[in-house]
Amino acid sequence: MRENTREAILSAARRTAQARGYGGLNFRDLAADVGIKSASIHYHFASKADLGVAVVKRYREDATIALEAISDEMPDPLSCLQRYTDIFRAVLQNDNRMCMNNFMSAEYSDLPDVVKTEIEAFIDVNVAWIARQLSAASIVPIENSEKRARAVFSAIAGAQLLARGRSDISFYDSAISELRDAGILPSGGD
Amino acid sequence: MRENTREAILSAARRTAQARGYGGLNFRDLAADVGIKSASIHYHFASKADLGVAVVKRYREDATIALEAISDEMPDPLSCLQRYTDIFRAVLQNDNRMCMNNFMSAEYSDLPDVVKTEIEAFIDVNVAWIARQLSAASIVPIENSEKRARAVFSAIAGAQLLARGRSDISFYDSAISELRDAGILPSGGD
DNA sequence: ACCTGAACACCGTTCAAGT
DNA sequence: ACCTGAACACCGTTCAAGT
Repeated sequence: MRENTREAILSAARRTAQARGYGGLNFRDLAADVGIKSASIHYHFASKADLGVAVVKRYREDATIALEAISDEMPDPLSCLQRYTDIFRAVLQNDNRMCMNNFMSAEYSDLPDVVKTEIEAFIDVNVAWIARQLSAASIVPIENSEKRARAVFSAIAGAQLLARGRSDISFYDSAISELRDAGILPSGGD
Repeated sequence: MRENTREAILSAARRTAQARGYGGLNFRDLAADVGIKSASIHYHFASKADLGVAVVKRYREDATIALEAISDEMPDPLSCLQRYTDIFRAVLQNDNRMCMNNFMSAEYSDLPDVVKTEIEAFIDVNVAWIARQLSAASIVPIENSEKRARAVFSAIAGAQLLARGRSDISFYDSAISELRDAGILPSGGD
């Protein structure tokens, strides 16, 4: 027995979802990755929607843990934000992948409602964490931090999306450095 | 005879591509929209890739003309940029649609090469136009205007993408207003 | 010149059947 | 408990056939 087939499906699906989105997920390739037949996936996930929910939910949980780990380890919120943009960069470098949210926000109208809900929760986690760093760094008063965090998150997401659309990571670097120059992202940190 | 079947296909395809992307385009629905059979589309466009190229090419041409019209009519570059963000907002209001580039940058790895090339040309048109407004407004010295324009374009795109992912246009408004507060977008204009 | 039905290999899904 | 083959309606595509 290979540990846990369900987990193997989940992790293969997650990897695909960050490379080609929800629409890019297909049961036959996924099954081949895991070493079972397409029909067998339905034993673990009744429908593609169920698989999608599980993938995004796990993605959100992992992100939540990872972000908490960063802000726990690093006392300096400016360093935390620096690390944050580095993560988006690393994903691009990993075979031109993206944050799953960039795919799913684009695929919004084709997404099952349950998947939409999970994606919104993922966005909330990110925006809340960014808002905390921004107010901790006294960049923005706390009552404006949520609003600013939304702009920061979407600007980073947009930079990642466009860099992918050009297949050019320097587009990302350049956009992020401009955001810092403009002061929408702090330029401190290590 | 209904004017021009090829044009009817193109415009139906464009509308769909702004709602569901390249992957969301399908010959049977498209044919039904136009009032012919699926196989007949291949007479006008040999393959889906050919259709995709034609759609993006037309989209880029239309955008080029529209942007020139704006900067020709409006002497004030700040007003031009205000109009620019208004266009992205209007697209969102039109049934939660998006700039075609937001879909296609996400779908990048599934796009035929010829479509990728067209999308890159579309991005170039937008970035160049934004750069011109930024330097005309003396917001950025001309040698930095291209770099800044890339950041502006991707930030607007990201705001549109996230607003769609939340199905919440106020997300867009809020992000754009933060970009203005931060000075990455000018706050002047009418 | 323009359109069509029928066929192909591909998708998600279902289900009866295996172990 | 977990997996499978076969079938279904759906996709883009091809092609011989219509007008």
